[in-house]
Amino acid sequence: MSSMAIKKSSAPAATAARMPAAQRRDLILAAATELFAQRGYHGTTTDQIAQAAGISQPYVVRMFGTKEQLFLEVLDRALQTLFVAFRAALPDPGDGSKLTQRLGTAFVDLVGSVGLHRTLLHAFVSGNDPVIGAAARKGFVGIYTFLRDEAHFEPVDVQQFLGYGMLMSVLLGIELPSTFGTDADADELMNVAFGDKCGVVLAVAGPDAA
Amino acid sequence: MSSMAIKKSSAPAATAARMPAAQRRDLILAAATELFAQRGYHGTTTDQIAQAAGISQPYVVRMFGTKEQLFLEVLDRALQTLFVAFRAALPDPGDGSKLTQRLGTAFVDLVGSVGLHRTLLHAFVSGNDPVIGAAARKGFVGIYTFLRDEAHFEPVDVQQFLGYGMLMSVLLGIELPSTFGTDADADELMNVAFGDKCGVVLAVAGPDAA
DNA sequence: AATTGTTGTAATCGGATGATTACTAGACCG
DNA sequence: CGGTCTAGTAATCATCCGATTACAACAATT
Repeated sequence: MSSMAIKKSSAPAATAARMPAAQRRDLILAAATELFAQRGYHGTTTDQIAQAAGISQPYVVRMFGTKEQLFLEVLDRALQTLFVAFRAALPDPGDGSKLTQRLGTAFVDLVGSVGLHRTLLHAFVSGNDPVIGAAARKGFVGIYTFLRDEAHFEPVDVQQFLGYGMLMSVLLGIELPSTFGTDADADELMNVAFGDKCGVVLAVAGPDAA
Repeated sequence: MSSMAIKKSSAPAATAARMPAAQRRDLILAAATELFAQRGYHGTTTDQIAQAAGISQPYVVRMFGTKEQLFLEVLDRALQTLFVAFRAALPDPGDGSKLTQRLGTAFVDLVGSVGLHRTLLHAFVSGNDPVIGAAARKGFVGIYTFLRDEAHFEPVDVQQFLGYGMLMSVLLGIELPSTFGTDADADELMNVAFGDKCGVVLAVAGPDAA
């Protein structure tokens, strides 16, 4: 009996539960997106990503070849998600909404895709890197051509829209929402920048967002 | 004779030219600003900074204690430079210029302070770091309170101004100017974002800026 | 049941990196 | 001159990190 006290089920799982590679891949990409968003490319280790995905570090490297390739794939997915959300906001629903408004709302609502804005921003400050920088430039120019060719924005609207988007991303990157309630000036800035969308942001990135 | 072939004068200077500590400090800070701007905090090594400043790596560390302290000082100087430039643009020179225009021009012209925009941006994506993040938040909120209390901006102007500033910084961070002339869409985006200030930016960050 | 491919880990390697220690050489000063 | 302070380096340490290798367990197929 006492010899049976420890069963197989209580043995520490030295190995992770088996899972189709494609599914595991998604898990890793999700974990990597969140970590890259918080700490950037150089500040994130493949081991942190592995632990967040519940597997060992060598598996992460083998699945993506290199850390750089992993980041490129994370960046690519973030851009794809962005364009899907933007294109979904293009058609006029018939209410009196303006397209600029709809696209702006779509961008803010992407806070639901955890780490998207900040990961993009980290790519956007990596222009110096020959590989990541090139991908980032291509991505940003792609956003511009979308606004010009599909949303038919005027130059002034483009400037304003991109400016608003970058401001939002920076405020997320600086983690201003997480300090909400501790500094009146900071709270005011949040309101000035996000306006009535403040609630959405605070729900995801606020102090209570575990 | 052959033993005299190598004279003292041809010996490689193993040691750097002596210089007052304060002056060397400025050299290091300048080099660090440029490197942090290009590669970010985690992507820059103290050895790279040392080489750029013409001294050895341990000297950098000893002068500032830690790499983190060095970055904080770089950030502090960048913010100081920014506020000096902003305050200089406050008084109305009597021409018909608007304050928002003058501050915007002042911000763009800071491309002359090499690495300022990008270093700030790198700090602004480091919100996750307990020390650097806190300093970055404080700096950004400081910019906001300046616009509110000293420039007397309306909330709408604040949003627009900060948005424009972040867009500019991101375009510098992505190193879009350096590719000018290779992609018509990218060039167009440059024009949309920077307008008549394009020339100033290209002069400093363009393809020919060694 | 034997074979084969897939999912996963343990161990380890080699290089990079921030920091520490101990030392040297030049300037300043009485 | 001799002593002391300052500006600087060489050498090295401990750690981290991405990548590689070799192997184990499980599943599927025949």
